[in-house]
Amino acid sequence: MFTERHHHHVPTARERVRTEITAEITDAARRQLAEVGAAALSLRAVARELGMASSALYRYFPSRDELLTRLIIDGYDALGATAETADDPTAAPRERWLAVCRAVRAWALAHPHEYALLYGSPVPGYSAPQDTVPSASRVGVVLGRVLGDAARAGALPEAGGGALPEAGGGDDPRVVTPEAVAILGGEHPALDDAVRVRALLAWSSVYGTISFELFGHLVGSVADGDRYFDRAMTELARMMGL
Amino acid sequence: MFTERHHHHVPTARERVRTEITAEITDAARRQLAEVGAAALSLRAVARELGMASSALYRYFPSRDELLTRLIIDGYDALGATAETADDPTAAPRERWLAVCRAVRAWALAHPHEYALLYGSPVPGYSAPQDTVPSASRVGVVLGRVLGDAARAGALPEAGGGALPEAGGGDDPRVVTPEAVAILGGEHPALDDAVRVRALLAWSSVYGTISFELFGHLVGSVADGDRYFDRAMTELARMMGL
DNA sequence: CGACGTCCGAGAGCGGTGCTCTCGGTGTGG
DNA sequence: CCACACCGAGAGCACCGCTCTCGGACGTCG
Repeated sequence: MFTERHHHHVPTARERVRTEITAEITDAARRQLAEVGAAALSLRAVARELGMASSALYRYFPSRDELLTRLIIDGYDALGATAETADDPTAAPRERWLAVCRAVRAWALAHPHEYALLYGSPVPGYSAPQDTVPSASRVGVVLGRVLGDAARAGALPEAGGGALPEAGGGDDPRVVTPEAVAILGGEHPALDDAVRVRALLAWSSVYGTISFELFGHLVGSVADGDRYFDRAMTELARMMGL
Repeated sequence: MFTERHHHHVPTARERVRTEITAEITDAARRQLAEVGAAALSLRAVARELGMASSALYRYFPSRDELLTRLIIDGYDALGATAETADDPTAAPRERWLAVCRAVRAWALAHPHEYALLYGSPVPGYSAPQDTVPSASRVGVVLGRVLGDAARAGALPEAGGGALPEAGGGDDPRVVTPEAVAILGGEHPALDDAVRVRALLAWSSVYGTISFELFGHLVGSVADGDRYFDRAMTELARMMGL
């Protein structure tokens, strides 16, 4: 490709204008994404808005899916950043939990199309490349840290209250992979597989609640979205023992 | 439109072949939906498969969105029917809960593209018409009935265990609309607003768990999808007091 | 029976899309 | 200073949803 004679070199004028134009493209694409949604995001329309030929865009993004991938990663990072800044590690567990949940929902309501791009149905032939994983896991990490800190502090009582018999058999191997264990805060005596399953379930519940609201699946069932969300997340925290 | 001289009249040969061709179109569309997904569902490809001109399809469906609406309603009905047949009202609450959850997930795994069409990001300019609501609410009704029966039988202890202070103020108006109350089984002394919020939250959690799995958001975090789902739904039932 | 009206399929066509290729100009590094 | 890499523009391909028109087939009614 290009010669990289030292570990990092001063960007030439060519490279500078290239990254600049790339940023303009992603900005225009993000604007159009916010307006018409991901499915209707047209590469030609982006080119029109920028006043260049559609074929010129392919010098910067080899395909429309690559441009979408860029937007996806940026979206994950934006959402993850808001979740991280919303978490005050010195607050009480339930307040931390509620604050992060509210922040995630607020971001989703402010960027509905981006949220749909991140968490809605995957686009037809498109499969998320591996480099989206770090950005995608950020908000899950935040929620996992909140629950993990609470568990280490003695909250989140053991799950096996009812001593429910495992239906599939006697053995009880772990279902949470070691990678996820590392992401969720590593090993700790107070963190067993059941607690981690509960953390995954909690994140799934938050995601389900926000998506239900955003995708219109409880339009006739809930009067006040804000208050319902607070009530539901409080109830979820209470049920988890937070 | 057509003369309806009596309450229902014998279908003419024209009408018979029309409904027949309509069924062939929806069948072919469903096949293509299962193969390539909703976003890539091409009206022209459906016409090709049926050996007719693409313009002829517009005699039966005025637009692609109308065809999608037909598929959406059919999908909701299919999923709702499996959920209803999976519920055995004589079984124990937790078994009923688990059976319905497993049935919903099994249908979703068997028809991923249809599930994505129902519960994924809404298509760009498309807004679900009102006549999808009855079919769409069927599975929620089933889950609501399971929880409602349990509550009426004395399970689902009152939510206010911690006597958590309402952050927004003293008053506590209902957030669940009367329509949803009617759908979820009507009024009952054991069913207050908190229980109904919990039912909505439960359905959201089930949806979130299935969607997370189906949309690939926990590919690296869960080893065995079946066992994780059972564990998570059991944990959810236990947390709800089921 | 025949005429009429209604329905329906086919074809052409419009504007849109993603994507490819080629060509000519321009800036940059050797 | 020159060659080479880069880049923008245009034409073009195949596909898409959708519209219009036309001709044929059907059924109904005079």
